[in-house]
Amino acid sequence: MAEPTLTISDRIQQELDRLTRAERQLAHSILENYPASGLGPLTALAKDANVSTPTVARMVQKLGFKGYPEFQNELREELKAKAKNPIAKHDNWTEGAPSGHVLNRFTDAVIDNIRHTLGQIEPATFDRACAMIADTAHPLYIVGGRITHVMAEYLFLHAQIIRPRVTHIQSTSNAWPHYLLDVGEGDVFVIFDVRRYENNTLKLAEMAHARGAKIILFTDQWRSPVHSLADICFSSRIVAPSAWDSAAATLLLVESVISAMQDINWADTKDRAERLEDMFDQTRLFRKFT
Amino acid sequence: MAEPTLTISDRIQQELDRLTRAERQLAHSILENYPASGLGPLTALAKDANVSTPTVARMVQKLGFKGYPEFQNELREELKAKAKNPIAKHDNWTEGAPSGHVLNRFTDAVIDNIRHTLGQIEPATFDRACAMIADTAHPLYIVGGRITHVMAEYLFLHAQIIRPRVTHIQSTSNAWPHYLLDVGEGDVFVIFDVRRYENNTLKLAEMAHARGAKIILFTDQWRSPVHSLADICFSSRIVAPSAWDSAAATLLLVESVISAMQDINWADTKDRAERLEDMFDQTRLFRKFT
DNA sequence: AGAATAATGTCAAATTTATTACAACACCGT
DNA sequence: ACGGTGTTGTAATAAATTTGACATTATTCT
Repeated sequence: MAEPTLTISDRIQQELDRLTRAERQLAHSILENYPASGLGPLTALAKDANVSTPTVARMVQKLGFKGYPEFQNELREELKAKAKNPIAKHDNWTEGAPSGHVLNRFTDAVIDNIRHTLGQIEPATFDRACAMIADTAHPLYIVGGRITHVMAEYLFLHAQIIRPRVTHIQSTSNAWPHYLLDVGEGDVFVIFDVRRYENNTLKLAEMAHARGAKIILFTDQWRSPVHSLADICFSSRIVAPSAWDSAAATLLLVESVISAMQDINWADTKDRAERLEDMFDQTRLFRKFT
Repeated sequence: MAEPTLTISDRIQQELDRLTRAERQLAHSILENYPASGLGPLTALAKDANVSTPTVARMVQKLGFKGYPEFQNELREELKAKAKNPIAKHDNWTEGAPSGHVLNRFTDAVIDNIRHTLGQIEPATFDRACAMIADTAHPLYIVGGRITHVMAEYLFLHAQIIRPRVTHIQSTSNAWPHYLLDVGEGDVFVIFDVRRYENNTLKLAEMAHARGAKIILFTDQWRSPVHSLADICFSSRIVAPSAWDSAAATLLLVESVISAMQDINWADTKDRAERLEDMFDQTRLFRKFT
């Protein structure tokens, strides 16, 4: 490596394992907005990280500094050095890797996808879609295909907590026709269909449409044939430097929908989430958080 | 956006004429390496600029601050803000939506998560992990929990195409102990465990570890307890403006791994993918792409 | 040139900030 | 369950930094 001087950020990450609980908490707080937070008074940093002041003092000593002032000094030196370097910009996402490294190439592509995807969305349309998905007056069906069923499931897992009457259907399963028996006017379908578009998904969409269901489609930039049946269609960019596509932009959309849904149904959600917590506590599936 | 918030640097330059000789001297010293020098103790700054300490105190008051600490505070805020805007300030991701709209808030958070996550990864470690995952000499097990099983499945679906001997285990299923029967020295486990950490996942990891398996862990910034057993640990940031977490950064990592894997096993992958295509064609699941 | 005014520095007081010592607590192994 | 080890927070102490008062020096105007 070029630099003989490890940056403080590096050193913290390197020591992360050797640090204790409170110290790690502090370390994260420092890295959170680095280096600004480390340049304030020790007291403020401690409060910010919810640890006591001696914890801060101890940790900087553990990192090899004589005291907090010396630690700050080095932070400032780093900052000076960085300001001097004209090239040290954010060309690379992960430092120390050639810009041609998979991580950098992939991240570039994903950020680009996100930008394009978001740029094409009308906020009003998005809001309308969220309202439809959150509307408990109608049952909600979530449909995914061979790969996209993981997105569907992700949405399903969260939607299930937020509202009742949610069903996850896999168009690749041969059981899906059964689900359609109960579908009626005004039911809402969220359908994921990304290339390669699946015949089953299209068939399913057609049948749902014929029964008067509303369709919200998540697809890619080339748009699945389902889009002609859909009331609302979101197309995400999925290009990646890989033989496969990236679902990152789609996931971002899905998560935003979840967040919006939750805001709409907050009263209910809170209650349902709490009840769920209780049930999980009883099954002892999860560790107690300390 | 909101205010034409003048940076301190701007304000100093603006006031430069109204300043006295010693103050100007000081001002230049501050701008010399901005903002580092302003973040040190007043005494040091004064000595650096060859002025007395009260000169510094007086000037910051002239600039409209109550005192030196307040001045420093604003410098730090500036720094924070700067760090947040890595990509030329992309104020709004989706046009026409208020910057407080879910989509914008969420996207900001996700981009931020990605940046933090990538910043913590050593390229060498990443490469090592990919090599392990791609190594067909050992079977590969992929494990996920209640929510994270969708990430596991996503990886599984692609890994399955790229290499043989891949198994997807859900730690929440009660069938997982059966899978461990065949596990032996050197087998590779990819484990997803994000808060809330699951006891079953930990148990599973312990048993796999005891049998000499290598563990690659995908977790969050607070790190699942599994990390003490893991050979390699990736922690992604998952904070989101929502009651739930964001898996976007994790997905990005997973997709990068898939891409890297594919590069390593390209000869094999190509062949397998083609055979898979054939099989899909025969089942007529997909539409022909035109 | 000399007085008046502004600017600057010295020094000490006051405040804030960092450090140390110690006690309470949690965790681990027996 | 119990004692030991290690971790964390509280409180007191020590150090530093900042600020204000005042004396000195420079600058300006008549």
